[in-house]
Amino acid sequence: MSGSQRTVFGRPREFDIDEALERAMQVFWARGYDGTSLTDLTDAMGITKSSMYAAFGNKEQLFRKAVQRYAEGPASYATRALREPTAREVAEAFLRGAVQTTTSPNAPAGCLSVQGALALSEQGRPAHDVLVDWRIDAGDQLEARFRRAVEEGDLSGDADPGRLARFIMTTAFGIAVQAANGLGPDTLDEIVDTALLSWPT
Amino acid sequence: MSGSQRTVFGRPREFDIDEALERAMQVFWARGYDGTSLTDLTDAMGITKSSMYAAFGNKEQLFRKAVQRYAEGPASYATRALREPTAREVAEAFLRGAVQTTTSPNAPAGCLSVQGALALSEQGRPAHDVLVDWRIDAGDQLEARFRRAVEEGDLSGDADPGRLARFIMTTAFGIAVQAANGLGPDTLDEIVDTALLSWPT
DNA sequence: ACACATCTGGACCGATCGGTAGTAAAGTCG
DNA sequence: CGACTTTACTACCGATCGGTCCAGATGTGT
Repeated sequence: MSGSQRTVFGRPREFDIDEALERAMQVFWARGYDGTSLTDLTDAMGITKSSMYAAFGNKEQLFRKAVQRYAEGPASYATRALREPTAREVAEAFLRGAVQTTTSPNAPAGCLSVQGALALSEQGRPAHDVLVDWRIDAGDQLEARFRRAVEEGDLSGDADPGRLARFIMTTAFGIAVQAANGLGPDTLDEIVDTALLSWPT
Repeated sequence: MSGSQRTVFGRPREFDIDEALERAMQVFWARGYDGTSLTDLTDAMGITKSSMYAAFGNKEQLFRKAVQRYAEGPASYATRALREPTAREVAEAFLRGAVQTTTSPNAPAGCLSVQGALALSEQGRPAHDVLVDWRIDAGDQLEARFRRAVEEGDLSGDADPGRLARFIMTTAFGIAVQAANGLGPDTLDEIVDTALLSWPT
């Protein structure tokens, strides 16, 4: 699914487009959209501006691709969690995954979805909108999964799937901020434990 | 404590320094430190760059003063919550206050402390550090208050004040992100209800 | 060998960044 | 009325912003 597109004509690309995107993702993750300059990006990617523009379009499109890569990589715990057998396990897997990803020693602390573009600056509005949509979509998917849990009976009929989903999402966002504050995985896992105490039995 | 310093000599200032700071705070709140340019600021404040520099120093110092004003104004619910009689009431007042401030119709959605400078950009590092310190300090104060609650007996002896404080802070940060996502006060108050279900009895 | 298509590197673009200098204006003092 | 102090406004600073252009390099197909 990644670098399968072959270049037949013309001078071949001299850099690994996948690794370059990985580097760009890390920079956006750490510094946010507004805080990242083209120079930051090309330095990290090890290519020049022209190569970046030829390969990715522009800063905004590069950001979109970085977000997509983030969703399929570091944030893939989210979709994986949805496949857990019960709602309770979904919720726990979701939060544990958030802790793990936001505190990984090999990546920036925190969550790209949160610190990428929370604020609403002038030129960062498209990036902002991308992340808002994604965050909302993640909540919707969680809600749908919990609705299914009610149908399947592993959540009681008087449980509110939307409310539970929003609570889990809120906790995950809070974890992301705390991770950016420097809290470690053990402390954050305690927070997950506490949050799950309120889970309906 | 605010505009009590009187100018005796020289040309009097033609703008209200308090209101100018209020405007600057709102801009930083909405756009974050990196996303706010001097032009954004001076436009909102209705003054020129020179006046801004004469009155506030530079962008970074203006940000610090804006944060201070935010802490004493919109975020004053935090210190007010600490004065509630019981730990449970402290927690609830803290979270309800967060909901109210992050969803106020007269102010940007979300929390300046969170979207002001979550990411770690190059030139935004001082702003970032200011907010990290503040967020950590708020948690520490909450923890100290809960420790007192254990001493006073309104929290059981086996309750962990630090853990509870971190959980409440995490929920508050999550609420801030959700507010920036567009969730309203009613929805967020439901989240507070859910979070407080886990409160030790 | 040749045309062709693509990529690379660096010079360069206008606009904007945060910040400063110099001068005119507007007050309070004697 | 000056002398003095502070502010306001305009013009301007070098640096950097995101983005473009173009000549040269490097591959493919014939």
